[in-house]
Amino acid sequence: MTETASRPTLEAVAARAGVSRATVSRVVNGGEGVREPLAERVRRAVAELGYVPNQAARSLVTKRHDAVAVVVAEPESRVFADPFFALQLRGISKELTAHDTQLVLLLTEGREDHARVGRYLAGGHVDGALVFSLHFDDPLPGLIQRAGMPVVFGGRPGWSDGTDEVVYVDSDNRGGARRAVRHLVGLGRGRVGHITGALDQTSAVDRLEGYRDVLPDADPALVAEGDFTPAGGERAMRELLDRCPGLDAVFAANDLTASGALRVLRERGLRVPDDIAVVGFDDMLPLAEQTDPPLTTVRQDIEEMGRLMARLLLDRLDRRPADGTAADPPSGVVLPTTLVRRASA
Amino acid sequence: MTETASRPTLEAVAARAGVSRATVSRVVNGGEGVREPLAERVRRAVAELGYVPNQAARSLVTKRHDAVAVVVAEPESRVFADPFFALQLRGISKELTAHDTQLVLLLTEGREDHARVGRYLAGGHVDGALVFSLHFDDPLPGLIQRAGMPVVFGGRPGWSDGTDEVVYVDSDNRGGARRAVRHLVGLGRGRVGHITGALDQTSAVDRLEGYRDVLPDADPALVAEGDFTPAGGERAMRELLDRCPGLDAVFAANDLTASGALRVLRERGLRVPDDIAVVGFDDMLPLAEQTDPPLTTVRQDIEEMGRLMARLLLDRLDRRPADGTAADPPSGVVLPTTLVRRASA
DNA sequence: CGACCGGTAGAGAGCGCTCTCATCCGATCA
DNA sequence: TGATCGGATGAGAGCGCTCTCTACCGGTCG
Repeated sequence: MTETASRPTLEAVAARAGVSRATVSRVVNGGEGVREPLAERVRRAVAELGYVPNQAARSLVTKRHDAVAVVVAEPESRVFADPFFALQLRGISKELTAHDTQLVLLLTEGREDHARVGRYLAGGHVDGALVFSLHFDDPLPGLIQRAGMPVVFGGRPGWSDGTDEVVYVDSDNRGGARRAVRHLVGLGRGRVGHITGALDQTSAVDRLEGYRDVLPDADPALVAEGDFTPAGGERAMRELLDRCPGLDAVFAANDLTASGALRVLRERGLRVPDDIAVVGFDDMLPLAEQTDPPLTTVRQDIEEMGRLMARLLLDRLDRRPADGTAADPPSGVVLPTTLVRRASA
Repeated sequence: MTETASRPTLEAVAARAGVSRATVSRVVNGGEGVREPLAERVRRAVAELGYVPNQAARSLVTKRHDAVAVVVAEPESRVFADPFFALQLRGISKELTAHDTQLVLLLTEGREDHARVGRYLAGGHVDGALVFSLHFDDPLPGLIQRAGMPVVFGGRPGWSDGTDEVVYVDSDNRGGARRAVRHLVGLGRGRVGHITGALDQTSAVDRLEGYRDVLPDADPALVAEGDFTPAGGERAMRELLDRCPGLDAVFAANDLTASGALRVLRERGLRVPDDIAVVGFDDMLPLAEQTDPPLTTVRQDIEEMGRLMARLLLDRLDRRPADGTAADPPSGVVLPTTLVRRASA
């Protein structure tokens, strides 16, 4: 048995500094109410011993964990091949780091993982959760919400729970879609089609509504259902082309979809934007710049969405034990979108 | 003060089942050595109370955390816009989940974060670490390695530490590069150029060496330095075009680089592959399929790399307290690559 | 000059769990 | 039938920390 020099404890530091555990604890946690010479002695002992507090012991008594879970339901692997999520994660990470909070990532691969996630959250590892709810029928968000732990959702959840207040961050999908379609109309396009995203996600539904806001009387045949993938975009583009002669513009629910659509247009010998103008959504780079022609698209500040989610959650965590006087933090935050003009429209 | 029904403890379950804490603990942890009728009674009590063990308390005594850290140094934001990392993360997550181990993500934004990461790892939150070491001069990997915690690296680390054994998972960058260049040569191309990646990363160096393996006598002017980005690819492609008349093929260090190169070629009116053939690396989708023309590239199984990293780490964790008899797990694992033929070469 | 006070330090009780050890019980053997 | 044995159960001691509560100290005021 090699004598593993196990990590020094508070006790050890106290002994070395010649003070009590309580005093060391005070110094380590901010040093309120300890006179300077003593505090200094403690600090030196901490440094000499390389003392680092044991989180497990600390959590056991404080019931805080300084960690939040990020839960990503990923029924389709698509989500992950998608820089969208990565960017959001980055925003989250930055904000959490700035508040000394750790990020525990929970990826779920299907229904069988729900129990595991539920158990984990109930197990008291984290103080709150950031949840990406992707589909209407996903029971996970509801489960978590009901676990009674502070939660912030990424994207407006598909269900409306009258009782609980749902906190979420979303981007202005509907407004962005309106902007895209108006841009096409402004270009003089008379028959503007729309390829939707997967309609079991609020983002897809909202974008479709934005389209309808601008073109309430559009021929229903101008709308084809996609699924946010390039393959779905191809399929829908073919449909549209076959059933809508005279089509001169397409608003695709995201850039991936648009890239599929572009491929079909090229294949059919149609020129973009001369014959048909195309607008995407997301401004997913490098894809949006690299398509042929480069894609005009609706940009959302994805990283900022992540940052905001984290900030909202941290707010909730701090306010939980506090007085209930201050104004409640907003329950939903919607970030603006902007149109990025490139060559495709 | 609302009477917050706090989570039930072992004690509560024991009382309900009419047994001792020890017995409940035994049942909860696998149920060895508890007779069936009693065990059943305990299980029912657990279910009725909705008992979930408190991890902090458990870790405090077991010194295990059933969690590992994934440390990603991200000096440039590039890493994250890159599906490469996301896929690896997915592989890691799958493997860890299968072994009831949590994933704590530590993203570092620069040198100032190193201390934080060090403190976190030292703080006893996790049992091991998975580290992505990207640059030769990054001190982080060394720091972590020295922290005495089991570590597995993603990608071969740039430093060779004679004393410590370094465990890593990498893909066969050199072999893949050879395959790519041989393919171009086999196509009858006589002047094959190479756009490198960022040469402070082993993957870039290895790919360059693979190129040189096949073309040891190539004109040095045929090699231009890139940085794994589309912009770098454009710049390098221009250089190559300007100084190497007769160039008829290019092997780019990754698909992003290749996409930049393609753009320049199109701009100059050169046809791909007729005038110049292009091969990339990574098979990053959807990009590689979406370029014009679709990219011939070297595929690596990124998700599998992640899975393997996790597996290797879990192996180490189990074997740490064990006898030293069994064969040591491999210190480096290199995964094979394959060539994916599309239209660009 | 003594009672009082604000603030600093220490003592000690737990947080919820695991794990060792002692205890107990029924079964087995001579 | 009684000593012995082995496996099932319970008792209790911590793991390392925080936090309350008490003790104490010097200084101030009446």
